[in-house]
Amino acid sequence: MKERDRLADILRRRGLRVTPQRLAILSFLDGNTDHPTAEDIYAAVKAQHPAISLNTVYKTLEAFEEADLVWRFRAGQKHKSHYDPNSRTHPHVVCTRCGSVDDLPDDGENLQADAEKSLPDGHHDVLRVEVCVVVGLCEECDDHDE
Amino acid sequence: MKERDRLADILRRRGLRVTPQRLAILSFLDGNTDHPTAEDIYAAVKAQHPAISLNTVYKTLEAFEEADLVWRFRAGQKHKSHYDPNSRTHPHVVCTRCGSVDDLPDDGENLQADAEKSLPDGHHDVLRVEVCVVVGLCEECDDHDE
DNA sequence: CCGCTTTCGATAACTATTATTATATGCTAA
DNA sequence: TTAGCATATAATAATAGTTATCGAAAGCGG
Repeated sequence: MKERDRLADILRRRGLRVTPQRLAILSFLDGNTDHPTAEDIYAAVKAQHPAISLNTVYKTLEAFEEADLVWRFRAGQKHKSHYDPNSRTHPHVVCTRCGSVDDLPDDGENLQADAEKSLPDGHHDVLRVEVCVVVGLCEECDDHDE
Repeated sequence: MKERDRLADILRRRGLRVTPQRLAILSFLDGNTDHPTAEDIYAAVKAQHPAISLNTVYKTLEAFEEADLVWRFRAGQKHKSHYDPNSRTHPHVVCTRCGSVDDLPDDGENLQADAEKSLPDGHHDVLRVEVCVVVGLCEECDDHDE
């Protein structure tokens, strides 16, 4: 029961209610480096919670994102969102054909210069290095803030 | 007629047929730094081609992307794709609320370290720097290649 | 345990994109 | 220049991923 308490604490500390569904989703994401999609998460959690709905997964991920428990990004497969529980800034490798997403180990300086060298085995032929700097709010959005 | 010929040449050089629709779309994209969506492009081109369909815009952009005339990325607004005719590797600033996309001038080394410093006026509060390295194919996709 | 609030799940709606197909048009070779 | 072929176009329908609605169920503070 210790693991459950640990996860429940994480939720509570972020002001989120503790429910079996949220625990299951958080448990699946915790330490996960596979960049799963909502569908992936749904499939995995369904094993323990056959009645869970995809909607709930989306709602939960939305809550997790707002609470900064996961990072959501859209650079990968088709138009699916990928969810990454690793909050450390780090680069991703995306296959331009299948959209698979992998982590790059490099997290420091000279990212672009190092990109080609640090590509994991099986990735090659860099077409382009796309760098997306994501900030909280642009000026316009900040103005409209309360 | 000179400008038209210039654009037509660009198309032909990439093995693309020259049509009024393609010329209009290319003309709109040429030198454009606004990262327009398919919808944006559709709206702009409709001025000269009221009969053009959104479908044609998508098909044309798909052809342009394959011919490497534009770069398509999905990191911005909701799940819309943005199209960028600038083929030079360069970073983008994305507002996490409205999804607006701006170019960062920096294109060299130390991108991540420089990101905060090089943020254009009106952007602030860096939540996270997301770096996406896009390669041609991962090993699996390359194996299935002919 | 009570009551208030939030979350859940079923269902439907929505948005961005892609597929289908008949017609129209660009392009090539005679 | 034109015939014929391949490709592009536009109308329409379909799809994928996600978000909205709402009644029922469950968490949480007292």
